[in-house]
Amino acid sequence: MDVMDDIDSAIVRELQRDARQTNRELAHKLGIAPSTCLERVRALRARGVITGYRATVDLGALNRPVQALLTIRIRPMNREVIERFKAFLVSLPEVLNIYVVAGGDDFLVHVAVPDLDRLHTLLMDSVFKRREVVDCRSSVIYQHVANDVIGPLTV
Amino acid sequence: MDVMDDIDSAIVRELQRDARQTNRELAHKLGIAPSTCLERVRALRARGVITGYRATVDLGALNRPVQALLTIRIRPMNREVIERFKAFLVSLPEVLNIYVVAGGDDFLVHVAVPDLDRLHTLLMDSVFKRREVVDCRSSVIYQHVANDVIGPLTV
DNA sequence: CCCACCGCCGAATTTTATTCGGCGACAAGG
DNA sequence: CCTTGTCGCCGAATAAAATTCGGCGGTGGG
Repeated sequence: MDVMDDIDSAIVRELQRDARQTNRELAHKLGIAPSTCLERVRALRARGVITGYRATVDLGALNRPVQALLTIRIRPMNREVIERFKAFLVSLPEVLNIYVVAGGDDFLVHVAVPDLDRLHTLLMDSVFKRREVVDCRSSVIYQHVANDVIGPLTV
Repeated sequence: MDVMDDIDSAIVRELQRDARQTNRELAHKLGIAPSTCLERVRALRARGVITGYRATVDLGALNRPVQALLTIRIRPMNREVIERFKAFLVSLPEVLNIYVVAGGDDFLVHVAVPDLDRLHTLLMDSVFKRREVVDCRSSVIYQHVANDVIGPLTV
């Protein structure tokens, strides 16, 4: 029912690589009939294994070539403050990823901006204006490598 | 030629939201003909604005519910060592994202594992075994929010 | 004012997705 | 050992979508 066999794993791998390849191609690669393949893909979607299909974009082409990581500590550390601050971060168009982490730092925020000026402006006019922010360090990202195809772990 | 008008922006936005909606739907939303829409999408792909189409998966369903961030410093800091270590990270199936950052920390690595034991094993048996690693801190991720739809910045 | 160019359109064609009836493997029960 | 029910898979038929392409109209240059 909800166990992943080899074919399911291969489907997930292939669709992570290219979500727009035709069902025929995919079925052919796996050596199964297109109708069977379609059924499998739908089941994976329905089961929640596949959560969506997204186009990936070049940040440079969207005029946002500069990326940075913001390490932020907030106080007080209670649910309400955290949720409110998280909602604030989501509302910022510069934000790509928000990591809520254990340890000394509370938030790690991945942002993309047109240039360093805009990064500075973002910090000064948006982040530091929040009263709950007690500390924020920013690090420019030289390179970002995303592993888009999440494979199985050797068990 | 390579300027993004409003229609291009809308296409990019929509395909980030759902890369598998039909060209007809997309064209209808934008109020243009399907053939025109197809042409636009192909141009965006050819120009490199859209870099690919990926299925997103539920990490829990793939038996990797625990995520962490590894903050790693390596020495010596020269191109060769950095590239070699980066290649090593890419080869690890647990790795989701690699950020090469400025500042005190050199690498920030986003990983997903089945449980905390596997995180410990990963650190002990893979990361710490590398001679270039002089320091590594790990933080468990309580929540990860990804902004998959990158919008334009208000200019 | 005329002409050339470019993007857009929509009908025609090709390709693809989707449905569905049936087949064969497997398992449980007689 | 045979019967019977279930389940996943298959492939042909149908429906929908992608893709092509000839032509139209708007725009800018001459």
